Amino acid sequence: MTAEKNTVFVVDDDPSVRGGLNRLFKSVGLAVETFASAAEFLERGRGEGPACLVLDVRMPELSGLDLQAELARADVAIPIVFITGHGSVPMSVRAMKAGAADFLEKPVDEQELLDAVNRALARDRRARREQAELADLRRRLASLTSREREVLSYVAAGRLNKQIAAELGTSEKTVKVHRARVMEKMEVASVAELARLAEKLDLSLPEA
Amino acid sequence: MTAEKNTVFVVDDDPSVRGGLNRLFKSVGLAVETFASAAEFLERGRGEGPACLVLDVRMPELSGLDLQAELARADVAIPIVFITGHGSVPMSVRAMKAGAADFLEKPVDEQELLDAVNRALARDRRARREQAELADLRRRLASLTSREREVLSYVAAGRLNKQIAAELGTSEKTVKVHRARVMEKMEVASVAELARLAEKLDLSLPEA
DNA sequence: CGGACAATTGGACCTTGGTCCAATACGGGT
DNA sequence: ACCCGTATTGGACCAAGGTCCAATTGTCCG
Repeated sequence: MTAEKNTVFVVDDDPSVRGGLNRLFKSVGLAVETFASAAEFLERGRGEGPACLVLDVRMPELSGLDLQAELARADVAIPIVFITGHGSVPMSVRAMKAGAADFLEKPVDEQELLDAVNRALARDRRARREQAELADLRRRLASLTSREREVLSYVAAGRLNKQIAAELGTSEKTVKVHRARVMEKMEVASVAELARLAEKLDLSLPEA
Repeated sequence: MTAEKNTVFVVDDDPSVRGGLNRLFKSVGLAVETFASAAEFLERGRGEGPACLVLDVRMPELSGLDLQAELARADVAIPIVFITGHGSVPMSVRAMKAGAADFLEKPVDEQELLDAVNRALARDRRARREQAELADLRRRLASLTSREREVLSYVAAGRLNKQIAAELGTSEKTVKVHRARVMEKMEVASVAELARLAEKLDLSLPEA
């Protein structure tokens, strides 16, 4: 259905490497964009569709690991496949612990790299699906008034209208109105669904 | 509160290494158990409380990575801190991708190892808490009759008693009885809670 | 100021859910 | 044959949720 093109972003300071990788990925039908430095990638950023990053560890200025940290700070969750000519165990462990999709050593076997990239793209597609779903939930949540959000939390916690009214210092009548609006705006037909959404949204539910 | 002792399992074929690690961990108040081979650890297995595994990669017979795979197959989820004298990048990447907590090279810095072990233990404590909670939920679920489980799935899906009765080919009256028993056995007071439990239990909810 | 939106409440009415008491039916195991 | 657990249903009744109509108050904005 969603035939969005998968993109590979290549960041390497060596022009010949960029050229080689560009050809390799294009040869299997992937869209490619190359960057000569981490800074350059940070400026242009990532596009729209599913993507992954093929990143040289050793580069002047910002290293690959620095870029990884930078992206994490900026909440840019793009899977990273590292490639390095002079890698070390601690370096690879650090990268993997920081969430890297893979970490390969030069000379890189072409098939191995393609496999790694495809796994990374698959990971990104899944992550994007989940993110899109969450964004949609948050959009609905944002459409609620603060009072409605309050009522939502009580309903998701399993409270009765009567109890909610008491805790909000209002009437059961009012609670019913808010509650109906919450169900409508959140686009759910049952309390069970609402509870599941609240769970996904990490809503803190009232204790007492 | 739960002052369970944290245990470090050490698996290394070198007796002097076992002795050294034993002393190191004991010196910081950790319980230690040592094993000369992967097979030996597999036999005695892990104990009760929170624990982690400190594992040499290179060993005769089953290697550390083999043991990791073996444990994964057996669903034994114990965090592993690898130690190796002749590590390589691909080896560490493979271990990390398989879920290793850390991967250190000899000679190992004592503080670094202790830090890694403590992180691994913390990970295990969290995992154990979650597992215990899940086991409790599964216990409650197991106490339901098959009919009750069926009704549970419909209720968690947000269906009305009337609809459930129709889909089960029974009367609304009967559904109410099952439903009440479900709420009692699952120890919940509201549909919202029930829906959350069903979510955690990964119950497949009826579509139509 | 007039208007839009949010919060609030009342009344009437219907649908659902939950509880109590009581009862029938079927399959297993003692 | 008898008891137990499971599934089933009925009637009565009350509590809770949902809906329709209508209305008031306060605030923020053009």
